[in-house]
Amino acid sequence: MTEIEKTLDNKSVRPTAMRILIYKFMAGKQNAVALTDIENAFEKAERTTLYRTLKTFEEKGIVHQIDDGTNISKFALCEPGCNCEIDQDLHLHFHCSQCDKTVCLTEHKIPHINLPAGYIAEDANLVIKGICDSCSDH
Amino acid sequence: MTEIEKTLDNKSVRPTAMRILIYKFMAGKQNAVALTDIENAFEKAERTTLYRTLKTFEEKGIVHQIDDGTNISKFALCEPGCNCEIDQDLHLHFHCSQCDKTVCLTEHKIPHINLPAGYIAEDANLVIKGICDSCSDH
DNA sequence: AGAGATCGTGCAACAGAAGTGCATTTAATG
DNA sequence: CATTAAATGCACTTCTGTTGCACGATCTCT
Ligand SMILES: [Mn+2]
Ligand SMILES: [Mn+2]
Ligand SMILES: [Zn+2]
Ligand SMILES: [Zn+2]
Repeated sequence: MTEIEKTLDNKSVRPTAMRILIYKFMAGKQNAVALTDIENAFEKAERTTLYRTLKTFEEKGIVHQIDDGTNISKFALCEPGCNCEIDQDLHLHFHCSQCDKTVCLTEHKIPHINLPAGYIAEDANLVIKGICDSCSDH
Repeated sequence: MTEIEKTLDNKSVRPTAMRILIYKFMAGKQNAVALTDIENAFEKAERTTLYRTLKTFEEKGIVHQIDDGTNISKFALCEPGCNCEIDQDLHLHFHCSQCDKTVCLTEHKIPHINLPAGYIAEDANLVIKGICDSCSDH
């Protein structure tokens, strides 16, 4: 049993061939991926399968969905120990307007925000747009 | 010349009948609206016209686009004196998971975020999800 | 190992939002 | 009024997300 198989198994997700492939693909990327990205990465990939795989992964806390403002859902693997299902890992995300890549900044948590009376916060999403470190010649 | 006509004129937008209607509609709402919301509000409304009107409004700084995480673009009138075109009015937005409405919290600015080396921030989007004041029985 | 249940995958089709091209109408300007 | 530019309406396309259903694979339990 490989590491990936163990990881999926731990999260009660049956490690099928396709799921392992998708997991590997995402693990090899530094940035968040869209459904279409995965679709294009594999010649023989069924959009529906990918869609449902990502949904399963998300429900089981293997990936988290990211809304980077492009109106296209992105996904990224959760860090080990991430508890984003229960909103305990609200890190921010960065979307580069040049290379169009979205990355997790897992070390940067979303600061606590005081809301007006009557408002109850349950989740938060903070996306910074700009130029990423790869695109800025630093 | 009405107030609305003056407002549009000040922003170099010709105050046509449709534009005035759309402006009035948005001004009467407390929450941000989607293209479809406007479409449904008027029996005789052409989606394309609304689409391009909102785009014009946005370019001229009359409305700002909001990404609330639903993957449906919302729009809200800019406050008087708002300079969101040049990213000077980065207030946060609240999306209610119960009534599905998105509102501007114009008094609550997005806090400054320190980014890793190489990252250059140009824009920011902070959306809090939860229960709004109307839906919570406060 | 075999029967039955459950889960995953593939195919087709649909819904909704966003966007474009072009013809026509409307408004501004002299 | 004639000319020109801007706004609108209509048709059509693309893309993402989503669901239904049938088939195949896998697990369980005897
Ligand atoms: Mn992330
Ligand atoms: Mn706003
Ligand atoms: Zn970049
Ligand atoms: Zn509400």
